Amino acid sequence: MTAPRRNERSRRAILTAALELLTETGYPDLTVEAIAARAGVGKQTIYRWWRGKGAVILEAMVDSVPPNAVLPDTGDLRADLRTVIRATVAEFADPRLSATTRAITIETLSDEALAEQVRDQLLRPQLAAVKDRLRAGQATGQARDGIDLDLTVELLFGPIYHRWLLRNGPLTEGYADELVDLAMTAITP
Amino acid sequence: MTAPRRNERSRRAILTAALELLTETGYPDLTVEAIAARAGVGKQTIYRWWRGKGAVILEAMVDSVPPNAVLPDTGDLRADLRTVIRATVAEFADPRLSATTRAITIETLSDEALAEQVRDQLLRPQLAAVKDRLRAGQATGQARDGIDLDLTVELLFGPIYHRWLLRNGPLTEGYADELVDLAMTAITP
Amino acid sequence: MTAPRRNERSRRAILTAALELLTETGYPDLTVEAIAARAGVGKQTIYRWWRGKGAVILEAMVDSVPPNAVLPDTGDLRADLRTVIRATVAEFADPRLSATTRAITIETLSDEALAEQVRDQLLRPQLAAVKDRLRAGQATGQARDGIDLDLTVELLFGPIYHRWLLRNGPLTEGYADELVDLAMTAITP
Amino acid sequence: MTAPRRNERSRRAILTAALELLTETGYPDLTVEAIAARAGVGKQTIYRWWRGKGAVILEAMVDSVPPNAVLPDTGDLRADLRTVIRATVAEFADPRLSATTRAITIETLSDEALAEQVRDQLLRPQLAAVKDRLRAGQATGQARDGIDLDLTVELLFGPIYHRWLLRNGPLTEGYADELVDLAMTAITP
DNA sequence: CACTAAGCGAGACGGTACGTCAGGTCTTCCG
DNA sequence: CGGAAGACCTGACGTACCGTCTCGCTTAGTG
Repeated sequence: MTAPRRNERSRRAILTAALELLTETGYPDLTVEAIAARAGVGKQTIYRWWRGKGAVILEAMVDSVPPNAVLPDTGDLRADLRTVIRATVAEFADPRLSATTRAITIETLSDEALAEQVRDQLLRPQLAAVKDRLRAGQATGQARDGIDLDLTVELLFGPIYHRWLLRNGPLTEGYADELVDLAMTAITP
Repeated sequence: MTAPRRNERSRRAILTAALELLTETGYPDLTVEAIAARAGVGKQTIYRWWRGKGAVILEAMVDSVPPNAVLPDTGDLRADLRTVIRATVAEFADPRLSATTRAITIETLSDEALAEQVRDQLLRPQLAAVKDRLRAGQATGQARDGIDLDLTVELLFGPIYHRWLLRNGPLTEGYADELVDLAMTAITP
Repeated sequence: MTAPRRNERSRRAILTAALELLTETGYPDLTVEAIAARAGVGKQTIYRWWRGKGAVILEAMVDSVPPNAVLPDTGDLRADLRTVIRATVAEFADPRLSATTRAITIETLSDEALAEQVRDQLLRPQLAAVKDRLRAGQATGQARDGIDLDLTVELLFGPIYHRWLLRNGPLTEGYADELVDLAMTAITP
Repeated sequence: MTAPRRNERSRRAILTAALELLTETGYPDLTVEAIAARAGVGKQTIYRWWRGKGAVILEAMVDSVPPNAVLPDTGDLRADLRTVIRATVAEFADPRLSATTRAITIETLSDEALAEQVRDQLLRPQLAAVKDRLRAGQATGQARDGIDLDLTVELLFGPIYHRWLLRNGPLTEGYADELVDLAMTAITP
């Protein structure tokens, strides 16, 4: 049982090149060939370790996300949700950051296996953190006991995805606040 | 100024072939070449009238959607929302129907022009109908006056998109009802 | 039954490019990719009409050989054979001309179908011409009646191939004359 | 000045694997990678000791040829030549044996250095043996004194190569005999 | 008889070319 | 003259091998 003798330098070069090219050319025009060329790497080295450009981008995202997965708890549920929703809205509004999200989204729409990885490695931890905060809010009486936490987080994040996906309106801080307020109305005892 | 002498028979054959192939092979493996072959049509005929496979699929969808754009109004807002949300959830849950939605979504994520068309021709009319029903609800006192209708429809449809997009849970009738109930809590006076 | 709508300009460009590259780089380093690039042609266009680089070179050779297939008949058999054998030796001695022969030889050694084409389109006509001249020689009493003409032409050309193939000695005019004399000894009545 | 600590077991395995694969797949599809895999050997071990697959095959041939290099001398020149020419024809007619010859021939056509090795280690000794026998024939008056021995051996072997190389007729025992007879006609006093 | 350098298997690596596929354009010919 | 048919150039695909380069492990020959 020997560890795979993988070249870390190449791995880093590939992930970096992929993210650079992604912002330069967009996902559909991103090619494995170009990533390999930019990274100074043989194509085979990419195909040896990843199933395609989608998997490369996913790993680049996972690599760049710190495993913090914990929400602030100031005692004020509404304020804390505002913090996280504002951050999320800002992320989707930023062309640079949302480029990678767009790329991954495209790929997951037709790659079931990749979709699972995204869900388990990126999405679930994030949502779990929010659910934890909501549970704490229930303990302090700031949220109703009966609510379905899964549904609640969807109530918070779903509208953002909807607006982003369908380009159906601006993604501003004011929008984030309004969204939190409306959601709070639904879950406050 | 002559009207374009367009062959309706070819047009129908192309749209039909496109939808068939879409469910058979999935969007990324759908090719203009295959559509042309299946439809018994030259490739040029497709490129003459559409910008690419995305535009073909969009026209096929628009073609198949009746321009009803009106929600039932039984007087019971919750019940009427339940009807439309249940229908939407069912549509996303149906592999056959959601295949075309998935295809269009993929394409819009990287084609700004197409995204606009989708938004204006498919999405907005649907949401407008819901907003109309909500406005009627405000008139009868079943919904608060102060609510942002754009945000409210996102509260209703966003979670569905979120769950569908990220494959983060089942899309059932029960889910639809629960969603409507939670949203109603947020907007009831 | 429509004639294949083949682009003659491309065909010529490919054959020319192939011959150029052959003399520049040698057959093993000759690639379809390079031929396509030099000819300003898509690779597919080559693969559409030929089975590989070997077939291209063959067509180039066939194209450049005039269909003369007739030997001079001065009445002096020995002199006429000298003419053709000298020419053959000179051809094999010329690095430029023998490069294409070398290429075809390599390919035929492992491609049965190509070998047949070479035999039928290039070799047999040439040998047939010599056999015709030998037959005429028999009529004038300069060659024995009993000889096997197939074997006789091999006696004339075989040594040249042998020496060329195995690089086992110089290919000079003197060699050609000596060879003809020895062969004449074998077939003179 | 230490002797190279070369692993004889690996060497044997490589040569054996190479010959096996050669008959299975043909020379152009023979790869160093496959030889290494079949032999249970690292690629490096092959490249350490040989310049490529051509050199491996050559060594395998040299290894399998006994260094006998002497012709029988029964006193009857024609009969002795018949023996050796029949054997040569049989060798070229045998698909198994001629496969290695074909392989080496391909390689020598583009590798000058290898061609020299083949000529010096395989061809010349064989031809020298025939020349020796011819010289003995001159002594006993069965061959003319004036003939060029180099040319004479080419007269014997050249036609076989020609017929084999160009697949221009069958290689039978009868052919061998006919060839010897015609050549004898040329060199008998 | 232990040490130590080599040869060794394995296989990752940067490359090049393969032969295929589809893109989008252009040309020919038919109805 | 629109449309079918399909050749064309282009460029990326994913694969196969090339020849080089570490890795540890095994194995002599020496000191």
